[in-house]
Amino acid sequence: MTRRIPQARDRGIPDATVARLPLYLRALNGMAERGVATVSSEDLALAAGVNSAKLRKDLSHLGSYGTRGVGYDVQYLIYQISRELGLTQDWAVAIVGVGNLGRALANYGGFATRGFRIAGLLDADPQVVGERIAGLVVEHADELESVIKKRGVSIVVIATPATAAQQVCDRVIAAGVTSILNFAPVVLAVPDGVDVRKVDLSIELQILAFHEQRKANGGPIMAEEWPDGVVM
Amino acid sequence: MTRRIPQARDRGIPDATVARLPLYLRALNGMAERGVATVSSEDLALAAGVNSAKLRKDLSHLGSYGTRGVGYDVQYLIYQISRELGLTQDWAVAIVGVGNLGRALANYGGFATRGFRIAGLLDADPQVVGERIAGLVVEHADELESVIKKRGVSIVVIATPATAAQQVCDRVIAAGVTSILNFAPVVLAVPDGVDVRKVDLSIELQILAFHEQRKANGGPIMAEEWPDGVVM
DNA sequence: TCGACTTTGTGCACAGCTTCACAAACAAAC
DNA sequence: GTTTGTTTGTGAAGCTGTGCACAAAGTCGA
Ligand SMILES: NC(=O)c1ccc[n+]([C@@H]2O[C@H](COP(=O)([O-])OP(=O)(O)OC[C@H]3O[C@@H](n4cnc5c(N)ncnc54)[C@H](O)[C@@H]3O)[C@@H](O)[C@H]2O)c1
Ligand SMILES: NC(=O)c1ccc[n+]([C@@H]2O[C@H](COP(=O)([O-])OP(=O)(O)OC[C@H]3O[C@@H](n4cnc5c(N)ncnc54)[C@H](O)[C@@H]3O)[C@@H](O)[C@H]2O)c1
Repeated sequence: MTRRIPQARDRGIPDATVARLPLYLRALNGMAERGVATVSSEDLALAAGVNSAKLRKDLSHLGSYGTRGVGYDVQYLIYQISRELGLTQDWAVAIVGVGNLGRALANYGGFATRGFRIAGLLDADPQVVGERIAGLVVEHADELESVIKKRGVSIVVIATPATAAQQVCDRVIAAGVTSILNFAPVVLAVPDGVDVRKVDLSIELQILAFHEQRKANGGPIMAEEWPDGVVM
Repeated sequence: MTRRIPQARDRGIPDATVARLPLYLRALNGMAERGVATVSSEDLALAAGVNSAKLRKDLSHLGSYGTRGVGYDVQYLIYQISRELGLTQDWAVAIVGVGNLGRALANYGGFATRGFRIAGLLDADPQVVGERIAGLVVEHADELESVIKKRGVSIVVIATPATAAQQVCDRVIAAGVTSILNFAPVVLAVPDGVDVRKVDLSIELQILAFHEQRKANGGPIMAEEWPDGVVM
């Protein structure tokens, strides 16, 4: 029942590699803008913040696109990575929950530039519905299924309160969506074949706090027991 | 030079475990609110969306806090995980860059509840400086060092445009900060001992697009070459 | 006190990822 | 054509994380 998604093993690209390809792509685009024609694995790795051997192995999963003694052709590699990631086509994205976060996402220009087109904004609050944000009119959450089907939405961003997230999730999956980006602090239950990626800012801060504490104390304090006054 | 941060290996908690502790904590808090007194690894694992053996192994790194035949005391475990993560103390957080995203973060109530207190909002735009957001007045980015020192800021959130991120990063590190949460789409260069966690929405979408494409085509299309008209 | 039952904590095998190190491949110069 | 120099692609080793499976440790009822 709680089977994990082995995904991406289809014809072989490791998940860890897939997660880094966008990083390489970004570095390559920066180089292309600066007119760089070819780049060595060493330089590209530096720009992407990874080990050069890892970079080469990652790229080798896509094919043999480098030239020994020279490096990689920047434009060609951009094309190959884009194709592998599916960025040569446009993706219609819907944002459900147009509050603080949903608004920020809708107003953000950085998505369209990578082939992610915001095709719908949905909210349950009548006060928000009808509002115009970034050239789109917010629609009522009741229209969810119809918006998804009508506009060919294949990726849904959930930015509702945690309490509504699972319900929204169930509905978009029923409507045929299999890719979800979740900002609500809940573990979404989804059937096999559906990909959920979560962005959880509280968790990130808590991980930072852990390391920060470790840095402050030279190791964990030896107060393993309950503090005074706390009963078990 | 590009040495990785082995961090957290100090007295042994694996990084993967640290990343999951906040998840357990969240599930436990939900249970505590519903009045649950004890919980088995099986049930907690289900709530957190992980394997129960993994959960037990994770918790075993903190100590032997369970009772065989019974499970874990919810309150006690909440306390132990909180302590391990450093959440028994308050952390002062500053947000640099009060645009779309910075505003959403400042207005978000979910941080304060976990001991992360927003202690400063900073922006370089004179139009934004002076604005009051979530009870705080936005200060000028020039005040960065002074705000950090005066208010004991130990975690900085960077929500500036990508072009300003590295510069802001350098300044906060010079001011003594060693924990950074970065939203700008750049790989920040930092010295050893500084922890950077990044949240990159474009990358998340690109990973989803990759899997979505794989699901659409039953495997990758066999057009490995350049499309017509593209020259190398 | 004892035995039946439950659940933890962990040894172990394995799967995946990272890194090193180097042969093979190619370019360029002569 | 040969040599010199550079950089890729990858075998192999090591490391980290996962999950099974089970003994040990505890509860609880009789
Ligand atoms: N704002 C942040 O910086 C931040 C940070 C971390 C996590 N989050 C999480 O992201 C989510 C959104 O945060 P926010 O600050 O934008 O919250 P918000 O309350 O400002 O916005 C939520 C929006 O969702 C709408 N909504 C509620 N139920 C809905 C439904 N069933 N269908 C469609 N829309 C619905 C509400 O009307 C509201 O407009 C929350 O789960 C929050 O925990 C936000
Ligand atoms: N908004 C989103 O949903 C979103 C999504 C993904 C990534 N991002 C990234 O997050 C960052 C912020 O995004 P945004 O939409 O809020 O951008 P924004 O342009 O709305 O806000 C950026 C703010 O930073 C301020 N700023 C610029 N230089 C500064 C400096 N040196 N010191 C302090 N403040 C400075 C600007 O005045 C502005 O107010 C960007 O890097 C963006 O790429 C945003």
